[in-house]
Amino acid sequence: MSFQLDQFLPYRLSIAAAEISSRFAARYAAEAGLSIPEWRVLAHLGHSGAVSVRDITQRVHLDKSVVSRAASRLQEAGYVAKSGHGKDRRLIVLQLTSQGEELMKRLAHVADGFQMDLLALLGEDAQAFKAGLTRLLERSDW
Amino acid sequence: MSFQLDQFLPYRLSIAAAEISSRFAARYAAEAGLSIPEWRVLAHLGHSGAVSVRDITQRVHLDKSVVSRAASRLQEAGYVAKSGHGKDRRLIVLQLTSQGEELMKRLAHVADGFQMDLLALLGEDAQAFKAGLTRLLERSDW
DNA sequence: TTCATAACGTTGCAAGTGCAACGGAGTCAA
DNA sequence: TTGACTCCGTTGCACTTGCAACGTTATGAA
Repeated sequence: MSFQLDQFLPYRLSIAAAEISSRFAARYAAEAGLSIPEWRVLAHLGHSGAVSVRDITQRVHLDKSVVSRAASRLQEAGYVAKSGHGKDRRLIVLQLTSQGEELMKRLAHVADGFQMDLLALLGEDAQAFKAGLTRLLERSDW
Repeated sequence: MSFQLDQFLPYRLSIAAAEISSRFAARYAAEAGLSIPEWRVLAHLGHSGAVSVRDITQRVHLDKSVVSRAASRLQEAGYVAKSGHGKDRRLIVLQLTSQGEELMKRLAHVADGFQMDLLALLGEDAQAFKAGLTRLLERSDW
């Protein structure tokens, strides 16, 4: 029996992730015209409060150039405000505007609903699936 | 409690998949200088035998332009042979060369080893994780 | 047969990404 | 204080991708 790509775990994981990301992306694209990096930056800012580009870069797994450009677009759209850091003037402090907060509140609902659909789909495998995901993410040092 | 991106299932899935794909891609890039689309095309051909670009496109979740270009690069590298289809002259039949078969044999070993590492990492969650993945992939009609 | 329609693989092109380089700013030892 | 080094966010650039054409070939109804 030869190697079967469609039984290969990394391949299946990759397809499933792409599929789900794309479906969810369609929802927030319809809601607010956001791209994936923009969604991630917005979502992180919603939880973190005021932070620098570097902080976001480290936490949302995006290159700093991507975060920089996403932040600029979010600023243009009025969802994010940029300001200087008082002590370290290399840093730029990003923060949601009230409009951004409002959008994030709506998107959090959308996201929660989406995740509930997903968990329902996983059914009895949901807990172990989440646990497995955690194992994969923790062992980031191979 | 506000929305937390790093607890959001689609996000975690996406990061884990990207991480694992990238680690595995590094292995076959080192072994044979292949890109992800090239690996997928090669792997599919190894199992399917002679098929058209369209067949591959449908099965490996890549745009036909990506498959077309990957196939051309694989042909240049001597791993794949293109030939015309006898009955339908729109079709191009792709097939591994003996060199391609040999490479695929080696890569199948690498892939199997990688998957075993992955399953070991998942431990007791492995079965349910695979089952969950199957559920996600089956329900592709939302 | 003829002609409109669809399917095949390739190619052109706009958009996004990752990497490297940049100017500006902070740090720390000499 | 100076000067070498590091870090910040932005920008330029090469590369890949997804989509829409295109030429060629097959299909099917009139």
